[in-house]
Amino acid sequence: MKNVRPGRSNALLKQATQTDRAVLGIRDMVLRGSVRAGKRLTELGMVDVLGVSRTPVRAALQRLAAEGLLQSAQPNGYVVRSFSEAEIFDAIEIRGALEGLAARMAAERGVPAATLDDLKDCLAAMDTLLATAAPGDEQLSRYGTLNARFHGLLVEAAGSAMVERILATVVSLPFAAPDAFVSAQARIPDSLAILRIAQTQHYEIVAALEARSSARAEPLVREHARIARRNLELALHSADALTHLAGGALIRRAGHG
Amino acid sequence: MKNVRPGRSNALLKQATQTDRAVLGIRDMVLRGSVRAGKRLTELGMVDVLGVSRTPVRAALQRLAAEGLLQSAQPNGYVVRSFSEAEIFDAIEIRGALEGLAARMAAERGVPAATLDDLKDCLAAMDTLLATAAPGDEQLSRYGTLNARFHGLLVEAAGSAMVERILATVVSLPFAAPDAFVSAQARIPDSLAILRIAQTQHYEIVAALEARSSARAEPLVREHARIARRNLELALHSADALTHLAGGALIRRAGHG
DNA sequence: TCTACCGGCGTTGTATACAACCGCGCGCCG
DNA sequence: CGGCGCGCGGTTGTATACAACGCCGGTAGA
Repeated sequence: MKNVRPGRSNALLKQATQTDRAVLGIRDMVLRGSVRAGKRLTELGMVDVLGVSRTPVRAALQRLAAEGLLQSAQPNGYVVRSFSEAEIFDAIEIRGALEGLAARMAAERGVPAATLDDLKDCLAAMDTLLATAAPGDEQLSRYGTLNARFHGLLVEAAGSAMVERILATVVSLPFAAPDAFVSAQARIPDSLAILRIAQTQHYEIVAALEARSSARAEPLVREHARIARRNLELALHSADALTHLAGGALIRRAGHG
Repeated sequence: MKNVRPGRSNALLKQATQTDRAVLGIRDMVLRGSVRAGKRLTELGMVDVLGVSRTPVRAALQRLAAEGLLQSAQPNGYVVRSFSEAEIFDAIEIRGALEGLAARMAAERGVPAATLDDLKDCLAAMDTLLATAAPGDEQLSRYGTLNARFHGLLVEAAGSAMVERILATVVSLPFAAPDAFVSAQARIPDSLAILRIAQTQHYEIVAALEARSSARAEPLVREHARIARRNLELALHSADALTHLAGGALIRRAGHG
């Protein structure tokens, strides 16, 4: 079963190395729930599943462990990580703290007019989507993208590579990303009302940035992150929503060990 | 030049793998300044220097890049990262934000009496060291250890593995750790006065935790982190202090490209 | 003389062989 | 019948061979 693609040749997917494929493959397996939380992942096992050799598998496991999806087990090896409700709350709170810091920095340093325009464009586009009475999956997905873009712009506006880097490691966790729950939103009651509240906060945040009011921007952004908390609580009450949430199988409900 | 230790045998240093040695070796080289910031590190080059094969070198480079000491270069390969003054300020601010979050969580959830006792023990031990009129390197080093322990206890008191994890990635950067500047403190003017201010803040923080006053604990801890900012500014004015600072050669002064 | 091609070298990606460790079950001996 | 030891399968750590780029310089042709 020699692999078709030794070396680095054959640009099937441009620049996609075996390591990238292994990372994507394992991450997908974990996030889709085809391997359960707590399950031990061995290098050779992944070799069989992915069809690449141990070397890229090894690199992928290391990267995913650094990302937080996997946890290195006692003597050696990795297990699929699980997340308690409290841990996800904490991750969201951490994101809020860091995005809040970014907002404060941005307000203090002043946001370029071009960036403000971009932010406002985002808001307008989201408004359009929210005007629909009952948005479908398609529209929610587009809203999620716009929301991610809004948060990206916000962080970028801080002008700090450090903040971006740390935030990237936080957001790489499932559930911690700003748009983590949007995909499950269609299965959550009152989802539209929640999104409208979030959008109101978006406007306030942009206004605070424009006014260079760091004292207002920071707590606004922190509080805004807690919308995700509410979404998580609602999603946890709906098995349907959980299955449609990326990595939902990784959530360790209270009482399930 | 076959390596003496193939496989995993021969517990010269217990449990120390070649990969660990490579990580330590490269990190030391970078932090001691024997490779300059911006220099490209090739796998084979490290093989020659470290005397281990490419496999552990590769793993080490990946780990150090995740840690933030190295930066992956455009097509492939790694370069030694450099840090501007502003970036270090940001890193300290980030630590402050996260430690502040930890303090808030700890205050809200309540700190166990045992942990409070540990914190107070730390304070007492630091008081003893600060009572000396002119502490030497030895005493400053012990102070740094105690200070690190204090901050560790604080974070632990939050009871959040997430916060601990993210903070660990921030602190893994040189300069960002709570005790990063203590080693250079002896070469900084007014160092003792600064440490006494820091110690005052330590007391206030513990008092806020004991009173479960999250609203006081968080900003106190944030402000406390900014002591490190002041230390950095002072260290940057002293070439002597810089050379005694781990990773000082990585600091990109304004105007030095 | 300038340009274009070709080949070698340096570098990384990948596969794989081998060594050491760990846990476990089986068999031997008391 | 019970305990101990030994070997074996499973797993990771390490070294290394080979393939595929990319770049640079040299050479040949116009």
